[in-house]
Amino acid sequence: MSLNQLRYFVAIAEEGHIGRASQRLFVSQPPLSRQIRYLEEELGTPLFERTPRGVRLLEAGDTFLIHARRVLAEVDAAIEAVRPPRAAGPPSEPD
Amino acid sequence: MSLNQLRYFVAIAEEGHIGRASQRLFVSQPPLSRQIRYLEEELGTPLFERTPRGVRLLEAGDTFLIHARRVLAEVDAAIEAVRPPRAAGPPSEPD
DNA sequence: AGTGTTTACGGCGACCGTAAATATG
DNA sequence: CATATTTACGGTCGCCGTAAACACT
Repeated sequence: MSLNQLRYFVAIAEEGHIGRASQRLFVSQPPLSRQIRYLEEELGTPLFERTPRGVRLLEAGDTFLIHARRVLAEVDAAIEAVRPPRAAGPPSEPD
Repeated sequence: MSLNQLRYFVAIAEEGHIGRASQRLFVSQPPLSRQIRYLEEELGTPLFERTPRGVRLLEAGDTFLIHARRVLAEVDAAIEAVRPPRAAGPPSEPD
């Protein structure tokens, strides 16, 4: 499992559409489809239901979505927590 | 940033020694040293202080350690949350 | 000189993108 | 037949391991 897989999963879950998610992520559909499949295999349970109109979250997917968001949020928090003052950040603290 | 980098970082932080961490992770020292360096570069701040006896957590490293552990714990929680009953798990729940 | 970390180099595996195939209405 | 996902194939990037070099006591 990788952080990218989690990001892919969240985007697809939010869009309900792999093609739409691929545009949002600036990636093509095949990698997304594949990574989601790998993720499902690794977790041992399907996350989406494939429909001819897109994809739809299953119960496991809905549960996993909550956790995936928390992981990504925590990663961002970790980065923020050690962000040096000299980094190119929002100019909210002039001194 | 990758989950492996976080795992490496936590192991090194806990051991205070790259060589020791490498044994614990079943990896050789160079990859660990490199990944930590990449991580530091990506974060824009050093995490460890290199000493002739090993490494030592800096303040940023100490802060990051807390978050890294939370990320990894949350990843594990995510996996557990969707773990199927039929998976090959520890035989602690006969039914 | 000994311990520990770092850099150099070669090899392997993973991921992405384009193109073709499959499935549903 | 149109839309959306999936599989096949080729190329590129990243990570790991061994070996050599560097730093400090």
